[in-house]
Amino acid sequence: MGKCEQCIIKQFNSLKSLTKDELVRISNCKTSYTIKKGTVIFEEGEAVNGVYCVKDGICKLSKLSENGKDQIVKMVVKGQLLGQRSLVSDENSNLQATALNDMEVCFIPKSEIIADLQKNPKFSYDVLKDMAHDLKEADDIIVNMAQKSVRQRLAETLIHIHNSFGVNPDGTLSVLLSREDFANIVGTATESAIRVLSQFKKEGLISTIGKQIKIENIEGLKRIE
Amino acid sequence: MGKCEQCIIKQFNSLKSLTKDELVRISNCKTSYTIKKGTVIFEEGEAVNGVYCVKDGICKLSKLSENGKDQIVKMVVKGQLLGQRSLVSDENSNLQATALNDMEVCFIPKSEIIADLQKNPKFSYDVLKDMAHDLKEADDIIVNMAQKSVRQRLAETLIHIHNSFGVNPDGTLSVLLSREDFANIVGTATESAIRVLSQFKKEGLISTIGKQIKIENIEGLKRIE
DNA sequence: AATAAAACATGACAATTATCATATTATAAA
DNA sequence: TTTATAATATGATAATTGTCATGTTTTATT
Repeated sequence: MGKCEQCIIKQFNSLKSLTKDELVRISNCKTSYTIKKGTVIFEEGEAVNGVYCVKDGICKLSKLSENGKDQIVKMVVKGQLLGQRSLVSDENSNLQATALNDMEVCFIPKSEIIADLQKNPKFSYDVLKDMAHDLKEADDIIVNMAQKSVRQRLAETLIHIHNSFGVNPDGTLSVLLSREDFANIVGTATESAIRVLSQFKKEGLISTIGKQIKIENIEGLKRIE
Repeated sequence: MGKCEQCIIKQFNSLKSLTKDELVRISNCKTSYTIKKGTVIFEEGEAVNGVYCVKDGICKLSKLSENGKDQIVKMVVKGQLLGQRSLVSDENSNLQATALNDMEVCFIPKSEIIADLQKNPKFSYDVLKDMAHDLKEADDIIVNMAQKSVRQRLAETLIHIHNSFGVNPDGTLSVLLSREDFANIVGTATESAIRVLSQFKKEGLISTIGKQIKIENIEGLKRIE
């Protein structure tokens, strides 16, 4: 099994602020494993007793609303930490995490890392900054949800996925989502999401290869209102 | 001017985790003042060079969307800290803060408190917990915005204000908001908010005395779908 | 008290979005 | 490969919400 001290993934998240000694200790108690696409990593209301360092793959964080729909609140990709919030507050998770493709993760038990959070100010300051960033993003999403049309939200979602998670060699979005997933990010009915994507296609803003989506005119998408 | 060490307000926020010495130092550089209702405390995009400890009153945190509407993202009341997020990240504020009634605040310069954040792990852990809580709340708001009707959101807003900020002796909500403010919390047109409030009144769920609102049937409001 | 300016209220209509029905594909399983 | 199942697609229609117009009430100002 790999060692945290030598793992390059940690450069991308708060773990980089841990000392060599702390990393060695964490490395000894971590469990490294693979998560199959579609697997629920933790459920809403469940106690998450540690953090996952995502070495590869991507997952969605969602919350079930009363009408039975799953609202996707955030996506966590390679390099990021999953379960940070539950680490800090002693509460159970308010979100469900589900793998969107096959993932490789390292699980670090809460007990090991909580001490570092309380002793290593550089580490906790780093986690704090991360959380502040998440909070800012959440504010932006609230405003988008409240004030923008489904068409605008879907266009922005496509741009966000394009810019943040990248594209395959053929130009299609590297994160493969179902139409239902898109609907659950945007907060609309699946049919509505499908309809809007069809419109985008007709307008030449995107093209599709099966369920793969390729952005053809990003400026056009940005101009939607 | 009062001293932080003796101020009871700090019991309600992260400042309680500072040591006596730290509090004395902060007390010496804080400025205590009154903010008139309607005053913009800081604007979107502005650098907030400190935190405000709210001794009395209430303010709204909002963000202007492209269509010209102000989306209220959070309310900060007596006892809470305002500007926490900007304290942590070095970025400018993504939100505007506006006093909803006359406020009494203490302003603590960023330079004084940032050192404590990096040296006093108990304090930074406390701020971290606070931020984690805000993040959880933001997630809930996202889901509500995305999945619930204006009617439901407005009912929940009334209940939230009732439960979190309390009522006057006559039973009316202690936080007095304009219909426009309600619309900006719920994320709808002012006319729609007014219309729904009128419906609630007709249905006997609320009553109004001028612009004051009194919840008459909280269970009924909860049952709305 | 008179006047002006907000804020509140409601109707009429348009635009957006959800829901239901029903095809048509893809994808997985036998 | 065939069959079953899930995902995608689209039409028709209903429900929700936004916009504009206009009137009333409240609040502030002279």
